[in-house]
Amino acid sequence: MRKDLATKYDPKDVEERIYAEWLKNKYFHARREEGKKTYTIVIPPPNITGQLHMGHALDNTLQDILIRYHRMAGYDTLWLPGTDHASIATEAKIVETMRKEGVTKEDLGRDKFLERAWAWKEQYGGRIIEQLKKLGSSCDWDRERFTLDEGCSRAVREVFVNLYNKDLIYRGNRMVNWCPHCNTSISDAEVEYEEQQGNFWHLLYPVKETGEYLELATTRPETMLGDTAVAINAEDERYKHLHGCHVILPLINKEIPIVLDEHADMTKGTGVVKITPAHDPNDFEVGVRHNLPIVRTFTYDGYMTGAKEKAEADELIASGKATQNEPEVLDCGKYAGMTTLEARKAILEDLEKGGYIKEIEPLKHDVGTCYRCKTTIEPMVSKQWFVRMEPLAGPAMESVEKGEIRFVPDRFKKNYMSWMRGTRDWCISRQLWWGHRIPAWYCDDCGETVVSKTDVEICPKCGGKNLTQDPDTLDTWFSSALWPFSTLGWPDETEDFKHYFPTNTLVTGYDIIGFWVSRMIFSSLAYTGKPPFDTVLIHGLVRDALGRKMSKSLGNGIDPLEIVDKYGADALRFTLATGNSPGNDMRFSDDRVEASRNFANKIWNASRYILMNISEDEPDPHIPENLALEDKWVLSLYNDLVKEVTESLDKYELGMAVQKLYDFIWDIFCDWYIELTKIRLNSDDEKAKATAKAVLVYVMSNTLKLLHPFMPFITEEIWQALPHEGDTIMLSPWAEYDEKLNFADEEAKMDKIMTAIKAVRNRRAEMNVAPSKKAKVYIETAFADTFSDGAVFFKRLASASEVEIGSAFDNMDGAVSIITDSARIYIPLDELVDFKAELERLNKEKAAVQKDLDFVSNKLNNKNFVEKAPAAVVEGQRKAQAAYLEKIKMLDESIAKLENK
RNA sequence: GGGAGCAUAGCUCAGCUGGGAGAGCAUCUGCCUUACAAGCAGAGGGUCACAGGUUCGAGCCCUGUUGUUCCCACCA
Repeated sequence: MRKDLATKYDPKDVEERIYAEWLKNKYFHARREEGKKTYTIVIPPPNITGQLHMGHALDNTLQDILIRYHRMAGYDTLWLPGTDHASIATEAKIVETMRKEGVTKEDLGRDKFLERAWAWKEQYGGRIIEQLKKLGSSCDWDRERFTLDEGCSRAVREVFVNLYNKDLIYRGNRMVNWCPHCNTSISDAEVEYEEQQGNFWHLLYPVKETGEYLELATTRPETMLGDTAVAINAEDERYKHLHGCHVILPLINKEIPIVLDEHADMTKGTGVVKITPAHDPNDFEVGVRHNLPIVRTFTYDGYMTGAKEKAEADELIASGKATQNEPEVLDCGKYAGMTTLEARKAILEDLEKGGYIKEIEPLKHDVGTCYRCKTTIEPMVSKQWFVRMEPLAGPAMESVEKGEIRFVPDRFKKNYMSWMRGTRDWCISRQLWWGHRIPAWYCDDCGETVVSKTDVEICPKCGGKNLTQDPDTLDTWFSSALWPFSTLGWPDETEDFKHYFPTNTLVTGYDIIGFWVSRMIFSSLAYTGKPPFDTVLIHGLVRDALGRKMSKSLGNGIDPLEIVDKYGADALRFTLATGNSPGNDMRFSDDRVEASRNFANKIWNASRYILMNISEDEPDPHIPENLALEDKWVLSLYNDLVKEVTESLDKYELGMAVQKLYDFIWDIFCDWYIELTKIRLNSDDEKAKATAKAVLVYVMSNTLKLLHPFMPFITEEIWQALPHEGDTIMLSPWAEYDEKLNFADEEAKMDKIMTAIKAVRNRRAEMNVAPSKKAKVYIETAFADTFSDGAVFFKRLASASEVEIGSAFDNMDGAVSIITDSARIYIPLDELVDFKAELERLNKEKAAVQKDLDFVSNKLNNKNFVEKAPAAVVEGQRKAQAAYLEKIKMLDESIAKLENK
């Protein structure tokens, strides 16, 4: 069924209707078609708390382009969508709204809180999905998943138990990054470092044995109460006499040892370093090496510990349930209950009073902050669950090294490798409620830890029934890491899993390689034995027009939906796909979207031209008989386009592909071909008319297919209006390169004609001749056949009233002469010609050509060039040389004539 | 401290394995030419950051320098 197009393209009028139609017909649904190659993408699941931002828009546009291309190219194609529960972000948001109501998590209790969280998910989780649809995303919505749904939960437990049984997951007191604001541990990856202006406080600790003062420097004096040693380097001559001595910790007068440890760097500061195992990662290591007590002085929410915390810890230790490296807790006395910042001030004041401060040195240093809330993180010893990374990282690196998984662009492989190499054990427990609860139970009677896929009610060791499940939940990324296979049904061998796994392309930003990509890779290899995908397509960040990162705090974020509303989804998608190469950041500005919108409009108008010229019974797209010169030319270029666009898409050069489409549609099809068809369409030659129409329809319809992945809506709308086979462009077969459509001769002919037409236009423009002023054109050429084929074009495109072709014209002394490498063209515009200026111009032109000629001739006279350069290149230069020579010859003749006047 | 990216027209950026530099926007000139003024036809504008090197030939490959952005790292 065909329909008419409105005079103006209004995306609003089209997009919603078409998307609904696609959904209704389930075109996005993957059907597990036997005998077809599969192509699968799993979406990077957006957070349920999130609103669609430009990053999502870019990420999903790229995915949709790849998906739509493969679907048309005959693959059994699945794009699996879903959302992420985003434990820490969501919980923070809910806690925040509760805080406004004056309710705390504890008030509510775990169950009620989770009810609220699920309600939140129901309310807002769908929002971002709806927003993705506005972009035209062709996801299989029937397969939509959620990282906290039942299937994902099963996968999580399966993996957790499996890893635990292999001793790849363990629980222990280790140094973790603690966010006092979010009140949870976070992984190394979630810490962002920012440079801050701080101080280097030089403190003096008295040595018990000698009475001297040992000078040491610290950036965090508030940790001193937790010092359990002072370290010096064994090689350090300055302190040899202190080996085996002790210092007295000021303020609390505690005796602590001086230990010899390589961590003490002789070249830094005074070479003496205080050791606080509970609150510094390095010091923790030193503490382990020297078996030092671990003394915690901060509570987990960022205050100095007091009697209460000490009593709790003492009790735990006394009960015998404490595990290895269980920290002691100090009652900080007068400092108890202060925030760490207040404590720093108070402690410094007291140190000052006691004369323990030697010097305060300003220092810039990096401070770790929470990636979520930007609070300064506290390194803290605490009991957490960890994934042992080393055995998992090996195969994950190997797989990429072997090329099973390819990064596009390639350079991100390095990024990935260095991440994998350097990674330490992954802290996966979070002190949050919203998330996958850790499947571990502790027996209150015998202290046994039971890790199980199913809930545990009886202790397998002592038969006791007093079991408590670990209150913590898992890092969001733990479930995200399983996403490519948990969403397909794993651990079950479902049909989908067998059919669509491993997936093919993962599309994501470079900022997330460590968080997510690496974890999916090692997880997939460890549990399914296969890499999760074969290609990782990395894109950059979308920045604002000034190159700044878009952020809420800056308020410079551009809402993709506003852009869609203003310019249409196709324009937005086109903008995001164009002028950008993989992995590079891009700037976003309305100007660029406007240009894209104009392009959509151009296509629309071109289509209207075709539609107003064809009738209801115009046959379906085909290549007709009796092709004219210009038909062969445009078909030949179209054929090249098919090849280039397809190749670019296969190489993930999406920007390149779309640029070629733009150039072809605008510069070739619209500016030239459509104009040329007007000659025949305005004629009475019915046969010629039919041919022109058929070629217009054929090229347009097929070019729309090539463009469809990029601009799905407008292409569908126009394709439906044109003669077509099938129900939707999105399932129509991808255009294919056709050897028979190579018309090299016609391309060469058209090239001569177009060059001449452009030269005439140029000359007329220079002389300010209005297009309405027509003039006869005499073409003096050795290529009479070519130019007689193109003679009519001159009338249409070069303001020619008549065209005469010959090998030589006399009496052209008063005419303007225009010279190309294949013709001399005379236009009798005598009254407009200034012969002196004309002579000057010709000489100038000759000089320019002479320069080109010299350049080429020098090259060809160079024996090395002729011998070493590829034959095709040399041949090309020879042709150029001949053309320059010919042009100079003609210029000389014209100059001679003028001079003889 | 290590690593990576970027540096090309006034602006934003392309430029695939090395064969005399391109687009969009902006500027200037002329056009309402029966698809399109969100358009058409034309024009101007670049020692491709700098210095060396390899090559018959370098925006592209190598070395160094400068500027800039980012990532990683336990510099007390």
